Amino acid sequence: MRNDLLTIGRFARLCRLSVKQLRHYDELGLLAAVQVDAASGYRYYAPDQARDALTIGLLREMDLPLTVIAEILAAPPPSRARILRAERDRLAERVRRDRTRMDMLERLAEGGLPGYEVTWGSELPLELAVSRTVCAPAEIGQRAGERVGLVLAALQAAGIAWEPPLWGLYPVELEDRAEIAVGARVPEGAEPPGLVRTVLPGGPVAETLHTGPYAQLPLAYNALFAAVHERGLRPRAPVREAYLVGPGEAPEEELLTRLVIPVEEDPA
Amino acid sequence: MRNDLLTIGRFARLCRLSVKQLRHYDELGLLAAVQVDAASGYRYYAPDQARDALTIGLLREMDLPLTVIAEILAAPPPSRARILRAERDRLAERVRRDRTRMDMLERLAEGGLPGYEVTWGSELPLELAVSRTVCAPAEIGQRAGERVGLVLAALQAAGIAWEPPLWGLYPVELEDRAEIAVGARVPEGAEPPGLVRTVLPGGPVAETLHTGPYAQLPLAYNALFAAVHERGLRPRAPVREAYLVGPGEAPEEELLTRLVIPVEEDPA
DNA sequence: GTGGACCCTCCCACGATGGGAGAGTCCACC
DNA sequence: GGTGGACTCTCCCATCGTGGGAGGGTCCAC
Repeated sequence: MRNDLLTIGRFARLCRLSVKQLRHYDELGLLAAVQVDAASGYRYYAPDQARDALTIGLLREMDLPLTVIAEILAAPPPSRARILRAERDRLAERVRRDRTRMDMLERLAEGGLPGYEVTWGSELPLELAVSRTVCAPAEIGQRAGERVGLVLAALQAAGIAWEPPLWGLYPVELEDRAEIAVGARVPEGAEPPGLVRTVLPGGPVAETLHTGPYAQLPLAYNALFAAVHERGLRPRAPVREAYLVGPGEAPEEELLTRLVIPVEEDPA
Repeated sequence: MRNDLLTIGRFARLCRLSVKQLRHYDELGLLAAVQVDAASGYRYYAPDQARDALTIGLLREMDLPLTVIAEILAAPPPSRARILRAERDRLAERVRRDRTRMDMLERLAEGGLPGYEVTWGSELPLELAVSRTVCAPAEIGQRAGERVGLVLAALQAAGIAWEPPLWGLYPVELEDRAEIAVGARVPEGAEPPGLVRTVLPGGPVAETLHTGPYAQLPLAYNALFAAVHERGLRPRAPVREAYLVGPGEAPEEELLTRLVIPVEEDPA
């Protein structure tokens, strides 16, 4: 046995890792002990393994998964940068989401959990020319934004005088795939290319107004659905959003959206 | 049995939660089914439970732990804001840490994992007047900052002409508690109040220069320790940091710090 | 009455780490 | 050459929130 080898405890203190961690990394093959005593099972580490061990500790502090760290250690230095940058982007994404969450928490703390005034009314049937698509629930926001651009382009290209606001239609119950639609009221007979006509039935609705970024719409929906269910009513798809003040017309904090949920008496 | 009750699957779709989640919340008592059939074990939910269910979903999207959500639901509205704000602060802290991590990843991607030039030399003994403290490893950064202010105040109050740079002394192996010290060279005979004299022995050292925020010092240490262990050397506490260009003298990105690790031949 | 959708409980999995039990090993000191 | 104490081993379990799946029971509309 080499006489410069280190026991696991000594090596752990050197590299600022716990013994448990080192054993775990050994099992994973991420940082295998350079020698294992067949009789006692004792692990021994070589001093030059400290470089990898320290690197693991460093990357773990940056919250990289062990599998990714393994990739990095195994990859040739040129492709390491690529992986590291991908991880940085992953973190950037998390920061973005966390900021949204913080804003929503702030708003909840300010306005309390209700915070929205829900009103009840009756809507006339609404005929729209819409662009439809099907997507995963997580990407509804992004896809709806794309549809808006698409609809505006189609209306403008066809020279159709549409009647604001733009409307968005969304499912009530989110399955694996959600069908969404964006459109507007157009004059009778107008046939914007790529858009299809759809008629939303009239009837009783619950509605509320949301002021602020679209990322905070869940707050409004929370209040709206809660109010609907509290009265023993059932929401009827699709839910409608009217973009009264949209991006480009005002800063994010002043976006104004009207949320309309058709309801029906509980048939039970 | 009330005839307006909902089965778990129906209720789940309504509230955009999974059946598994609802069962889990029922077990936890976070959202107990309003009625459970004694014979079949079937859970039934009342429509007005949708409010809490929706709220749980909303708060979960903001990554609040279920225990905290339980607190919020149980707390009277006035104290809800307090909890929500505390959670927001927790998120803010995570964002802060993630940003630091992103910067470190960026630097690693740019410079590669080595990225630091380690030089070998020999230091003369160094006598400092320092302020010591003991703290948890996690708060070393903060505590060291406090010490710096304390040391500068003590030196100025006593009118002592000290010789820059300021030095920081840190343990090599982090236990539960770490003893740290901050100080400077002072003229012989000078006795700054609150500071104690300490002599750092001379001998062989490894050192490197770090440019940038102190939060990125781990990168430099990683390179430095790796180089030391690779040569079969052992670091000797305390590690020394010389703050050549400190905060107040330059923007964060231009802070210059010299890291010095005394080493000794591996006695094994 | 029957098929199909629904529901039940129980167990396991993820990711990384820590805690602890119970047993074995190493080494410095006497 | 003992011996005590520090060290190490392997297991198992816990965290946290969710999902998957097995194996079996229930509900209801046709």
